[in-house]
Amino acid sequence: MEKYNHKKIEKKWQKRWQNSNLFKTDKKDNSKEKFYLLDMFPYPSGRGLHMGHTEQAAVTDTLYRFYRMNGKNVLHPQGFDSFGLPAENFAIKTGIHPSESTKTAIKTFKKQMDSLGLAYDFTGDVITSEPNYYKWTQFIFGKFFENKLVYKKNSKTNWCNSCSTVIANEQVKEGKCERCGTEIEQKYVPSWMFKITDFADDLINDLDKVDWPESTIKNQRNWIGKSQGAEIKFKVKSLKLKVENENLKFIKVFTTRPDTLFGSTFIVLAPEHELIVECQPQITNYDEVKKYIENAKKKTDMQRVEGKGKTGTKLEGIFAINPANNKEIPIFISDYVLSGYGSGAIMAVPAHDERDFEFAKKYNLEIIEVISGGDVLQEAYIGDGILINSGEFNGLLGKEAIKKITEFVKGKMVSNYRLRDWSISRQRYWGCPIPIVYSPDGQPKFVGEENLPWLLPTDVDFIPTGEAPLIKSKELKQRVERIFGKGWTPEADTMDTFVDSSWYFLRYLDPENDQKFASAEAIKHWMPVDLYIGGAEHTCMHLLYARFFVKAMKKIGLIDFDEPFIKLRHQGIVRDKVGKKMSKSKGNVVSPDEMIERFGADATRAYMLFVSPLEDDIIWNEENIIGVYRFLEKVWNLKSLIINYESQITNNKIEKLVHKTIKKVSEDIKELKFNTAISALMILVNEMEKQKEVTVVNYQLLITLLSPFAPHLAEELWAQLGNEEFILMQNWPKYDLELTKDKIINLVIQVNGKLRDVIEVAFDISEEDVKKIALKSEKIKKWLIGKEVVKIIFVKGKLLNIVIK
RNA sequence: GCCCGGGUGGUGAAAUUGGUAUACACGAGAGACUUAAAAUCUCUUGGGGGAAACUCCGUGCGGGUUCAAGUCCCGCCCCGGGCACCA
Repeated sequence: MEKYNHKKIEKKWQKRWQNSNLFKTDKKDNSKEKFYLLDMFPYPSGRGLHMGHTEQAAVTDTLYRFYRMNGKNVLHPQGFDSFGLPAENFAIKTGIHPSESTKTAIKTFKKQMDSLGLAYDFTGDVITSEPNYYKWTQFIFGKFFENKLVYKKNSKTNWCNSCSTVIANEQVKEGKCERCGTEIEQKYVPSWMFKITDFADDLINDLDKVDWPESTIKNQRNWIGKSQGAEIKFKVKSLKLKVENENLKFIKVFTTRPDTLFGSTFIVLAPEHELIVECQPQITNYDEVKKYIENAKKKTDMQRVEGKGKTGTKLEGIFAINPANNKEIPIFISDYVLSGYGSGAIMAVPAHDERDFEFAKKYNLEIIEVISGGDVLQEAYIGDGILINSGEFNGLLGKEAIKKITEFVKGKMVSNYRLRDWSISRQRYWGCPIPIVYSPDGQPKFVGEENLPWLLPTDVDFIPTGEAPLIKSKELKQRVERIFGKGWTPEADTMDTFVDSSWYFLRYLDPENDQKFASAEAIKHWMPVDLYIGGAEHTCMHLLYARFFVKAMKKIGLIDFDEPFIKLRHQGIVRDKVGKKMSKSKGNVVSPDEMIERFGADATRAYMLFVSPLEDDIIWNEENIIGVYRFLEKVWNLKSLIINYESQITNNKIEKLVHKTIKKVSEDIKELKFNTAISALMILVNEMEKQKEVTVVNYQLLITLLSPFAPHLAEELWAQLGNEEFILMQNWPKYDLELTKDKIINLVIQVNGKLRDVIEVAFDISEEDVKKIALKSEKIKKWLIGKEVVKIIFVKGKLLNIVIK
């Protein structure tokens, strides 16, 4: 018999599948139930497909085949998230234009995906850097612009010196650039902002509607960071003009603890607070204050936090009035108060806030205990408790105190969020051009749908200078003047690539439509995504942004649903055998190509699914893939054991096991428990081998069950049995429930909860009968000598537990 | 510091959700085939005691609930991830 040779069969079936257009979905077929199965699409890196892609693909491909065989109309598209920095950096190094290197990389990716036998539908080529795609990114931007969901702001932004561009808050990890690890600086750069904060509440509340991993939901909630509290106004007075009713201003503060208001002994403003400039004439030490502000501006956020202890400067000449007790309290500025959160000002309560306590200790400020608890002269007491030193409110507790004091000082209950608006301007070349032009007097205007796609110019040098490369494009400049008139200028920034990936799942539904980003019918039929598979590293970025896009698009009437991804699961990370992340610099990268060459696509895919549960990391240990390869080999070799007559032994034992396996594999795939599904198949194969014979029917059932995991091998064996249709077009096997139940079972006999005997009995044996057998058993009897039986617990079909004293 | 996960053989991991702990696989050891090796096949493989039958211990640690705990409750320890001066 011929040996299992993956090289021979895999190429052959890949070609046949391609030639018959097997993986193309008829999106208009309403006769079957739809299933939208989505992969997070890849960035087509020049290095080609890595193991992470391979694992994700193995997961969705298995599911695609399973659901299709189960009669669903499965949409399983794939595209490329092809704008981005690596291609541009590569261009700077080599002179090869990003559009060229991107095209080459996409070709490589597709070839590698084919060599894994992946059933992707590439219809319409959804490639974000192609004008027929980014035209619609710009269209949506235009709609957002018209509906005031995007605005331009000159504010402090996160600047990465190495990437020479602004990046969004979500793209800063521990004060460093998420992409290159460079420390982020604060820089004032005019930037287009998406109003994601308008949707903060919906982004939190609608998390109740999705079936996502708990940690991902928690991360999103945490990122949005909603906190409820009160906004309270403090009057500001000047020492020079210390006369009645001579209020300079108000300071608004946000606090989650208005119940501690009587303990507020000073006010702290962020260095950027507007009051400082407004009260300049009244502030007597303005020079000193100015120095502090300038110093603070120079620090990065990291440095502000890391710096030893808190710093600050008192604003001499002015003071605030605590509205609870009308006490005059000093005003400080300090960079421990953030300008971007709340109103950029706090009421400091040193007795009950660690930061305020530290500040008060350093500057010798009054500490008044207003919640009874710890020793507030030693450290701040943070918890809830009974109010003291709070006038008529003494004795109140928690919520009631919060409510009453807020009412008393005419405060307002408000919510604040950690989430900031999404800055999307990038001072780089290889991104979607922002479709905005400026009038001669500097007013921004959307270029208009008739001018889309607003093409990315090609006459540009990419060397980063900190200035957007598009500024240097003559073509763009001329284009703008030609269309809009003399003196009009283009926007030179491009968009964050996360914008491109915030709506691609809609384009897949109708990728060849040149009238709309997708037809209303297609969206209605296919959305939302039934199952989304991708890495957990996107919990605060891509997923948040895509959800925002859907909510914003719904608000302006472009679509009519509010959550894009109903069910989401993450695959783990593929690590090397000592558990390190694979990376080029560590030199521990394993290439899928090499694995396909050595073990085949089937073994590579099945191994990734077998070796650990979906969401756990994969330790890539080559010693282990052998086991899966041997298993596939065994399935191949079983051919020689096929018999054409009815065999009593085989029927009884194997048939029952086959039906049990159908049940187990079907249920496990649905629950994404691929590792145990494959082990169930291994058990079946081991048993068939042991019996030394297998009927054609059972063998066919085995390879059908195997086909989602090892499609090439299954297809080859299926054809060798004389079948003409692809195995993918077969119905998924059904099991006979009766056959999955054992008539004879092993029943456990325990004494005081310890296993003492196992008896073979009918599955439905009565308690009385079990007791009789158990009490006769020598193994049991010896434990009962001289003991009193207190009670007997019987669990039908499982065990009998005799409790003795 | 706060919020999530997670600690089970030499290794990757199972365990019907409270009911036989370690399925499946790798590795290791022994044997068979072979002139030999590779491949393949068979057996053994949590620890201790015992010729054996058998028995005691065992799911990070310490308590608890229960006839019964890897699984539930309380208190710790360690590892991974996210957030972090957010008032």
